[in-house]
Amino acid sequence: MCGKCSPYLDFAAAYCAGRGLRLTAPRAQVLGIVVEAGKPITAYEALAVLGQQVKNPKPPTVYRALDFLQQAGLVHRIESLNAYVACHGGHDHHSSQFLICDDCGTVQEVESGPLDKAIGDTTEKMGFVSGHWSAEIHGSCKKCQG
Amino acid sequence: MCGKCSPYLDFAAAYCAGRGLRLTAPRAQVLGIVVEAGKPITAYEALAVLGQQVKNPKPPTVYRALDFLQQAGLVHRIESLNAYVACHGGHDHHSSQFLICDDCGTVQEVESGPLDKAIGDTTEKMGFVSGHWSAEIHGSCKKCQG
DNA sequence: AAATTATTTGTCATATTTTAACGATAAGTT
DNA sequence: AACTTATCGTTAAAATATGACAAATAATTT
Repeated sequence: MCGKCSPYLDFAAAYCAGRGLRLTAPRAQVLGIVVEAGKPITAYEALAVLGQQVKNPKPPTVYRALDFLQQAGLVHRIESLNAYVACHGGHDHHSSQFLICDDCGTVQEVESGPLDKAIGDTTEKMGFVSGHWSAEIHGSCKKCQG
Repeated sequence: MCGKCSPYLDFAAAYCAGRGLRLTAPRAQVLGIVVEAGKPITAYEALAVLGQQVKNPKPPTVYRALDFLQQAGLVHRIESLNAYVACHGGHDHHSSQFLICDDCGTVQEVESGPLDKAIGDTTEKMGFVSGHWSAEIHGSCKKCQG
């Protein structure tokens, strides 16, 4: 458990406790793994890491934990990568925007009021009731530009 | 081949010809299948339909066709559904926005200037050079609201 | 037109990702 | 404590996607 992920886990524990969610051992372990990764990590990568902590874990353990964490708003799934990242804000929200660097693999979660509003306007105009949405923006991050 | 998809295929043929792209038989067949579906269709669903037209096709045939069509800008992949839809405009563009109805399964592709601009502004501010992006908005379409 | 090169196809095999089912265990309730 | 609900560990398999390679086709060059 690194210095970066311990505070996040503390926060997550309090966050879950306050909402009647059970941050059980496997869930907390998987959350720690995702946080520590610091970039998108696939379910099987997480499974491999988990295998260093517990004996011979199986895919459903990881998938179930990730589903829970996603529902709790603690991690997001990057659909275009089949991978997961820790939620930047650590708070519940149904919408996410990601800047995905195809060079170095990092993902930055951003919040954009205008984007939020643009989507709200569009859906309203179409008579569409929006649940959750995500914008995945692929490209090259600041660091990776020559 | 239905009345809806024949004109689209004519367009696609001209579109490819004009750009030096080869809309070969399997590619055209898969495109027809996606167009005719009228809603997101998975690679294996398309494979099953293709199996009614040619003898015992294999997954790579469909995946290769879909990859080509995607690159050509004729179909889009909906990442959150592992499925493909025909491009609404039938033109090349790196960005897409989809209103995905979780009730009836239809997908509407929309173009929103403000959304486009919001994403451009955000990426620019972060020093991020954007290649392609997509916004997948899940919810309930106008028809499906009681 | 023939030779050459590059692209596309068909096929086999396999890798990767995800889920269903079910009994065992633990937590929360009455 | 008895009951109900949620979670876990495990087995198995379903669903999704790709690598490799030889044969066929199309494009290009000679």
